[in-house]
Amino acid sequence: MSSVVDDGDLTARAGIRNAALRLFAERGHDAVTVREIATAAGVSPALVVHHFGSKDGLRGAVDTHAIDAFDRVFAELDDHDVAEMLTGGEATTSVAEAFSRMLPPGSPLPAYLRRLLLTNDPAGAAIFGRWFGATRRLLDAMVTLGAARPSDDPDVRAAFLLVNDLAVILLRNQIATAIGDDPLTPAGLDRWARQASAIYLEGAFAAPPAEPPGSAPNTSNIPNEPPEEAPS
Amino acid sequence: MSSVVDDGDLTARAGIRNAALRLFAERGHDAVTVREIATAAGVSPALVVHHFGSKDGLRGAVDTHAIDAFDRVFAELDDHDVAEMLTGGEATTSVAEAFSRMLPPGSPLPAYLRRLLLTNDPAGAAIFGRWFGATRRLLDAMVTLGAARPSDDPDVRAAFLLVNDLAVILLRNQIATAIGDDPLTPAGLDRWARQASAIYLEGAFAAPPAEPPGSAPNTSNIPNEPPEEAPS
DNA sequence: CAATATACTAAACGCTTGTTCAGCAACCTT
DNA sequence: AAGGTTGCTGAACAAGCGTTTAGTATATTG
Repeated sequence: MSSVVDDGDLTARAGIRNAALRLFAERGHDAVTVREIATAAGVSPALVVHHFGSKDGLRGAVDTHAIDAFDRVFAELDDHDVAEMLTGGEATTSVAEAFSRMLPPGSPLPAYLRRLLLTNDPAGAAIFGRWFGATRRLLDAMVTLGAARPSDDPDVRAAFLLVNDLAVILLRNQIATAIGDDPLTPAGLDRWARQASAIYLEGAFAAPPAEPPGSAPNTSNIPNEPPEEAPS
Repeated sequence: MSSVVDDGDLTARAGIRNAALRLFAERGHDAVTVREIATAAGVSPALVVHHFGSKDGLRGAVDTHAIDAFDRVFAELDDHDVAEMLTGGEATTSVAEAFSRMLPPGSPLPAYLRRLLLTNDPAGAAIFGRWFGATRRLLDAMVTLGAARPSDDPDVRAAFLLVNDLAVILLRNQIATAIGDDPLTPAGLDRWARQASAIYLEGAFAAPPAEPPGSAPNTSNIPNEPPEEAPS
């Protein structure tokens, strides 16, 4: 329903910024030229620098615009998470879910977040730090409410959960081809959340002593590597 | 002990390739110039193209070189995992652990893998596909042996676990500043593996009905967002 | 209505880029 | 020792880059 992007803004300036956001997200800052951005926005290259001073200025404007949207997503996620937690619902609400809930399907923002986190620039570091703090606080609250097990290293556990969440966005394309569903669409997200919930609630691996000997029916093909060619 | 890189190779060609690998990993393919690579390798720019045909040819050579090393790491990891599983040890062996075990501390290979996976190029897609298949087969074997719980969506679960593992490499820097330890050093890796094992064995969240009502003491500051300024 | 500011463009400038070219040593051949 | 391949370089080239400049319409102001 509610979207974090308001594209009622149809000035040329906003058009340039949106075109740059999309191109930067798809191909990276360095691989995109000012002329390409101008063409995509339907203006002249000179207008780009007239509005933003330089290509780097445009990059900065796109950064703040995107980060603003990300923070709105995460704030909404935080509220949503706390609410679900208090009502005793599924506690596993993910960043990916918030993204697919609040962003239109073809939004370039997930890919831009990927660029932001990949390049070691301060904007990505700042947003990660803020999200880490929020995750840490949420987990603390869940522990005191009995909704999460206590941990002897809560910083690492918070980082672990946040990072697993972000990985869905970072590796979206690879995941999509591997499982046959885009994990940022409702269908893929549902499958993903099911497995995540199962693991976060009960774990994935069995404790070693609990193995029942003798009752191991073979399902199908077992582990041997297929013969990949291995050049020296 | 055993390293996957053999730098007994000190030809100028190998020197160029190593310098390019390091620079590409740190700053991305587009942001690095041929002249920079040549200077870093102590040769002239013309020698770079003499040996590799073009900058793109150099990129291809670096790609195959890196992918070769990655496959050796993953093959070793696979053996290691199966062995530990069969002896009943800790089943949670990670890609990150294999990296820190087999690569020298300052190796550019983790960062290069990050570029490969996040730039949508076919090399990254291929390596992810191969690793996904291996993870999937390993989990199947673990299930038949009783070392892992069965799953109703094994593809998604395998992708989930692989992706969580890769996230450590993708977000290494952000994790390091968040938890105060580089997760690819033995110290950070140990902390990380502890929390991962705990979650993968028992889960992180408590089942909802187990909540004891009335016993919820407040520890400190609870989840409200810090007052960030939000420009429209 | 004159004057000034704003939105915008075509053309060009200087610089950096990847790449080419001609030539120089050092090594094999035979 | 002559001839040729190999490893390597300095200098230059064309193309593409971000940016500047000069100028034109279209608003906005006094």
